[in-house]
Amino acid sequence: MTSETPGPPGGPLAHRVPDLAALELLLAVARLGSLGRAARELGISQPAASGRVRSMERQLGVALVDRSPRGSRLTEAGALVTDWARRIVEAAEAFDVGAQALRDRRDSRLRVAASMTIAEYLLPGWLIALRARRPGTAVALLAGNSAQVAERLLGGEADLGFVEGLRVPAGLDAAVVGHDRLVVVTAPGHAWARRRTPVSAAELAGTPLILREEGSGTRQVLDAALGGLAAPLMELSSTTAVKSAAVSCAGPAVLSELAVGEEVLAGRLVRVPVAGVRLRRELRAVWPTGPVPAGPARELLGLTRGA
Amino acid sequence: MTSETPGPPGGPLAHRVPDLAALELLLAVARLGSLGRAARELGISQPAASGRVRSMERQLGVALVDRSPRGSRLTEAGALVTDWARRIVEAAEAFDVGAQALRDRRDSRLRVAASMTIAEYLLPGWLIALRARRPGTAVALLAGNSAQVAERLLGGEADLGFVEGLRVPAGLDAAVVGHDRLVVVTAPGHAWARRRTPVSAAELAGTPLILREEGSGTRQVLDAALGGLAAPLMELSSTTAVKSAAVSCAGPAVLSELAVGEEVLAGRLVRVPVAGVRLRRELRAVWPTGPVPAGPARELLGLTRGA
DNA sequence: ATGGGGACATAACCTGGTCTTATGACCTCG
DNA sequence: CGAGGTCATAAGACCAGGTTATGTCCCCAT
Repeated sequence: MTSETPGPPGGPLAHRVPDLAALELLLAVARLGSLGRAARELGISQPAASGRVRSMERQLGVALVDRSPRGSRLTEAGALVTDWARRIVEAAEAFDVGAQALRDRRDSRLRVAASMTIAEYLLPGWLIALRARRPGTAVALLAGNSAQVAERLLGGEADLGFVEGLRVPAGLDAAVVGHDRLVVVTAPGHAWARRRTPVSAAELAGTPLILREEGSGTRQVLDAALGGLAAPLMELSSTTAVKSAAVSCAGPAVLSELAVGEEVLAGRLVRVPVAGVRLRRELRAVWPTGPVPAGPARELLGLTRGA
Repeated sequence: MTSETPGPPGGPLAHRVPDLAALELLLAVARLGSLGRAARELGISQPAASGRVRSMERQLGVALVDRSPRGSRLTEAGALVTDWARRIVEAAEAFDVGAQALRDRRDSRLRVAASMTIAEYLLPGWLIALRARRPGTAVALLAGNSAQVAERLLGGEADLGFVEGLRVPAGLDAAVVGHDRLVVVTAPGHAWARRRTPVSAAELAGTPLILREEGSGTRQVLDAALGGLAAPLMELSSTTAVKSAAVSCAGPAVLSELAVGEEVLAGRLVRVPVAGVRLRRELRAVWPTGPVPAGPARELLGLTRGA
């Protein structure tokens, strides 16, 4: 669900969700089994941790930890809350590593240029893995389309690039690091959601679809796969908008698998089987023709392909 | 990546990631195209919004919005940051709706009892959808195993239940609302990650696996599917711990598809094909034998099956 | 039994950030 | 050229959260 929805009642989210420090504290308590130890790990005093957890419990109206003179264990409700909290913290970690890469523009040890889709969905995870393995590696990120990525690499402004698309830009060597697929999705209530027989290319081309605007990467791939014939029901300028429209059952939408993975898993969208259309596209690491880059770039490349 | 990793350097996450209010503000600015309008929507003053965005930019070291006397548009970097921010906010929304349901114990209009897996991964999304459609419906959540869910329903302490498992508890009617599958996953570097030929039941039973502890729902399903013969390489007491072990390439792990969906999509784990083992299990809504419940329960039931 | 140590709670005080109101500067458009 | 929109700055009030110092309780080892 996106934030374009009517909006939660009762004031902004921030008033009802504990802040990141509190959630990190909760995770630490869950892991270490003691408020005091968690406090030490986070570099705050024990009373601060105690008070923070208490106020979090007051805010949520739920007892989260069972205190005992021998330590603290999570309540049953606390365990559930902690699981939900972990997802916030993980998203925050991705945000953090991504933002940091965006900041360290030049003068970094590793300069990465990536397409939007990869930068948005995949790169943060890779950078977290890289940080775990080589702490302190400063990474700079430049996001752009395939042509821009190629330009950066050839101009020596980036050490490693990532592109999605059918062809490798000239002058670059490449290695496939993953796959993306355009998928057709509908809200669960749509007729196509119950289809077992795949939708054919002709049928897809003949049905009005919710699509990104003409010129977008997604749209180009779809048009190429169908032979330039996609019929738009709506044309929207962001992936999020397309998702929202599809969820509200406006019709079938075509989106990257990466963009809708979560919604499909949660059942908010249903993937419609398609046959006879090549919607798969490779995600590739690229670098200037020649030997595989050395140093941090090689390290990152290794991570994306499985150590 | 979980928070059990070495931990980010440079102080707690909360010092480097803007708080939820700031992220919500950023989303509002992106959507409305003006700091002032965003401020009004969030019920704060325009200078507060202006200052908040400014301090966020200072904190991240990146310009996020282009101000003009005619409004504010996102920078290119700002768009990327906003996408990452949206994921945090979405996780926070799930947290919020879940925590709220946990609080409103009794006296709610809709009392739901759900198994842990469903409560953790699916229910928040359903509740967000329910809130969008029927704002103000107070929901109470009780999490427990199948037997506890059945008990609550039969005792009149819950209106609707959700269970995962092979059989429907006696005295209850059920409707399938989704599927879950146990999947075998490995780190991308593991030998099995490159298998194209499915792993057989015998092979699976003969290989030491990273598993949840005996008695857990996941383990029971696996043991039943293999005929009680799963060989543990490690036995861990939480899904998170199993995931972490698998990511660090300790060996193949067996987990719910819901639990590893994100990791598989991001390439941190690879799904290993398996043949000849029934690892699929239905997720069911359940209610006391008789007519489908009315009121909010029916509404929620409808949402889970696609309106 | 008894003292040490760990764990959590309470109290008093401080600091710092963030909001608000009140302006000012700038651009666009009728 | 004035009206209405946008964003920025300034000054003051306020509250949240942190710290140190201390108290209570329980376990365990001597």
